[in-house]
Amino acid sequence: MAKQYWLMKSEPDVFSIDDLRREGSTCWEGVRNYQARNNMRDMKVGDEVIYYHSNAKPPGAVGIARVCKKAYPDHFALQKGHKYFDAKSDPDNPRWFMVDVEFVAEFDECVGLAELKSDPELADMELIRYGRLSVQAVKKSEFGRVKKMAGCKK
DNA sequence: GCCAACGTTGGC
DNA sequence: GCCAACGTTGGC
Repeated sequence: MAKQYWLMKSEPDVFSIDDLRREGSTCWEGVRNYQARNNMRDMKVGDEVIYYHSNAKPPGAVGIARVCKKAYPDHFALQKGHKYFDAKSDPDNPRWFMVDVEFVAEFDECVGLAELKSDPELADMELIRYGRLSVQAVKKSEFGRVKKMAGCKK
């Protein structure tokens, strides 16, 4: 199956693209939205991801990551007292999943949400039409467009 | 801090 | 199954 493209949001105060660069890779824990979870379960190793900073100044696309481990249960949901604990997640039938992503590139300049919104080629992008989902599918053409806007050669 | 646009929960 | 109340996301 062909490579797929995604967009994942993170608040830079929590885990920024710089954190990802420094650590190399990370597990994407804490997703507690079914649609976002379903998207993560559809990811394959090698899929590419637009790294997006939400609640940032300005919000926007800041780099590229790559899926390096396919979906597996988010064990934080089972740890009582943990911030991502969910009493309704059954250890025998985990409700929440996460993937691992690795650093690929950081854009020289953030492509801000305002810029993304004003680009006619991205008018259909899920981010523009419905902004709140933290893990979204992105079309190949949209992925390429965002990279081009960022001046990213990778 | 505000608030729009959702999603979730739970009573009925 | 409906819907009110509540919680969350995230731009501004």
